[in-house]
Amino acid sequence: MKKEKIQAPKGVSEYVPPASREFEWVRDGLITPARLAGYSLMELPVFEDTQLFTRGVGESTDVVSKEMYTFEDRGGRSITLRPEGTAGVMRAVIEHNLDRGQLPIKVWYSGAFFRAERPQAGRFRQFYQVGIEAIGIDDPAIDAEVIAIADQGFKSLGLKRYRLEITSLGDSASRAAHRIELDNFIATLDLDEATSARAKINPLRLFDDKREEMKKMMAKAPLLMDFLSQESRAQFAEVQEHLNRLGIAYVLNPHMVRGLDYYTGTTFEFIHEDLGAQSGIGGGGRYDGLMEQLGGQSLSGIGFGLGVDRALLAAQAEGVVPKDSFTSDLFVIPLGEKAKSEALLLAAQLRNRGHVVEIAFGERALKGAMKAADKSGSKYVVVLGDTELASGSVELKEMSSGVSKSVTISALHEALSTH
RNA sequence: GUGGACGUAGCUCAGCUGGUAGAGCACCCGGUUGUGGUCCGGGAUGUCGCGGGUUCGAGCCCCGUCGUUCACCCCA
Repeated sequence: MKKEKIQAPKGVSEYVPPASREFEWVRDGLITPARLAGYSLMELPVFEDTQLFTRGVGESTDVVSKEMYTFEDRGGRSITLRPEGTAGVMRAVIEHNLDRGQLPIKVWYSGAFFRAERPQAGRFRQFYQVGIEAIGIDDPAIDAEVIAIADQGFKSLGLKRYRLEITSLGDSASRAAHRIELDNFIATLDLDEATSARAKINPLRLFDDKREEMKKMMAKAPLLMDFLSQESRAQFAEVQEHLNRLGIAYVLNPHMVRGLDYYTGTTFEFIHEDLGAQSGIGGGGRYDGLMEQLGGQSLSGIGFGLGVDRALLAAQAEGVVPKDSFTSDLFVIPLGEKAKSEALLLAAQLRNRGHVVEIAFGERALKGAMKAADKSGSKYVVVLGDTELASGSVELKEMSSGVSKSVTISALHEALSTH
């Protein structure tokens, strides 16, 4: 009887060779700018106490109300697979008392996140993000740096067809004043049931409606931008000045709506043009009350999350993914058991000196092994047979030209290095 | 969660108005003794996503299910 094939759960993104090289390239490229800016790794659990997200992200958000993977563990605790990264970082900062040390706390993370959504292109139930958080200093210059780091991540991949949108959500007083006006305005509109339900949860959502008639209706709605306090306004202006100076292109989007409740002040999104409906490749912003909300000190923070899966799709759409990003330096083909043992030793020695060395395993014919060497992208091949073992010198074959020359085994390292 | 489309060898796909499956690429072997990328010859592979139904007979029709995909909601 044939066993049923077990499949991956619905909607997960997974990467296997050779395509996984592309994923690796994107993920590393996105996070490198943060490391260059002195951010340190924070490796956190993928599951947390459910309350962390209900309290931190906000119960009214879609993410919390209908997209969380929540279950009970054996001890009866309510556990949730993390739907985003910031709340977990806050929890860890508080738990490890990092907020009592040097500020700002600057950390980066990379890993899997989970949302129980209906999957589609660019949207998965398990997906990958890299992100950073800068906590404890409220300075427009940090806002600009955080945005610049994200932008640099995308730029380093060679992406061009994306735009950065920014806005300011102001302080809580600004938002409260605006909310009253906006609610009043919305009350004058004739909305269908679903839409007015959305408006009750978060009236800002209506700004994001894709229907033309809604856009028309909302055109005259009061903008949060116009309700910003003097201070918020000044800070946001400063952020923009910094971005201008850095030569980072952006567009102001006073209609921007983010899905997480904790954002305040400077808020931004990166949108790619070739991705269809799921066009956001990254986003973030300032979150002034979050830390306190989670039981920590009253420290402000700012951060971003970048979608690795989507950035990869964007890179593929733009055709900027490098080919053959991985090649070996040397492919050793042993002939016979004695040679195999010798090949293991030789490979180990060369690897110790930093060379990427592969070995042909199994009992395939030399011809087959050569084919394998060819496909590995190895620059050189060495055949290790009785002749070589006896003489102590090998034929070092350059694959691109087909030319080979004789070198002693001990001189292999040097020969590889000089090429 | 709502609506539409799709699901055939590892990959990309073909399969006429229903008569029990094919191509290209990839893969494996060989083209004389230990040398790849080209060329030539040969070869394996699918219970046509899964389950049920209609039919003398289904990859082609119907239903369900799983998965994928596109849009909505929302978001990375």
